[in-house]
Amino acid sequence: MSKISKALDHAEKHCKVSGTRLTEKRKHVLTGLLKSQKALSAYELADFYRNEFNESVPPMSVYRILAFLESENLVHKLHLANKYVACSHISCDHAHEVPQFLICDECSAVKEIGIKKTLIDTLKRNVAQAGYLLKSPQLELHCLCQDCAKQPA
Amino acid sequence: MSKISKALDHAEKHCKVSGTRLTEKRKHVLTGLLKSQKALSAYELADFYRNEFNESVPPMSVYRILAFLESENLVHKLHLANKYVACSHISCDHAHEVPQFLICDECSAVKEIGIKKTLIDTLKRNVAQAGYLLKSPQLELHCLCQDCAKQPA
DNA sequence: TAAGACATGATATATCGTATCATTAACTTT
DNA sequence: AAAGTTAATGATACGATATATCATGTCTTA
Repeated sequence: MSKISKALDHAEKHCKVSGTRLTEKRKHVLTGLLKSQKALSAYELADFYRNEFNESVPPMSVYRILAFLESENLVHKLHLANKYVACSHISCDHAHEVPQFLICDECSAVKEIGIKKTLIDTLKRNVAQAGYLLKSPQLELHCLCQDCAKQPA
Repeated sequence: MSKISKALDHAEKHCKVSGTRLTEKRKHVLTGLLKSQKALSAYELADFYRNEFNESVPPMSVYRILAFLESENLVHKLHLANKYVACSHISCDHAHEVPQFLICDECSAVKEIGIKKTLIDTLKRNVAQAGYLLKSPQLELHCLCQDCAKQPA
């Protein structure tokens, strides 16, 4: 069973449990993110969809579908890049730490990593000292991936 | 001497040293950011400019001016909010740690804080372990400011 | 003062995203 | 199975952010 079909399988079970529907279109959009292995914008996903499934989808639908997938924690939105990635832990069963994203500024490759809780706690404390409240400790970091670091633009 | 004119004064000296020109328009845009005390988009700045100085400026010029001010480290771009803030350390003489931004999701208030170098080093190590290279350790964190935390929407 | 560099104006267009209303598909209940 | 309800999608319009490009203006310096 491929990684992708395994993830789709898990997504389906997840939706069944949560009483939501993983429709064909939603599955297709998720497939696009899983296949592409990088962050895609809603419009890029619409293009991918058209090419992959020979069927056009309006970008608005893609936005709605992404919002749904995000609410089910199957997809993460990268606010820094205005793009979306499939959650790299779809198929895991265990609970996860807050996701942290490394975004390659060159090729949009994205790596999702975990970060020691102590580091996040330190961060929270720093923020609290400034009188602010940390809403989301989901960090998004400007990076270069291994390949792009080797052969800079 | 007000905080703002002090900052402007410093900016002028800074540009003289770096051999660049702090034109009237550039000074006006910087003034806008200093006065507003929060993050503004390029278009919001164009509006502010028009009201404050009774003179219209095309948004394109604002973008160019912001790019200039950023290259001189007088202004920071917040990629999360697509807005811009004046560097809160314009008037300081000492070298600074990498700036970290706390962005209030409600009212766009922005606080610029420093973060212990050890924390950033830990972060860098985490990133390196994932095979990535941290390009910019400038974090932008989704927060609530003190006021908005008290009276949530 | 003429030449070149730098700064700005003006226009068009790309990209990301939201709002709104109409339509279709899917579940539910009897 | 038919009617009614809810959920999902299509379609259109629009707003905001941002870039590309070419023309024009303004300093600077020899």
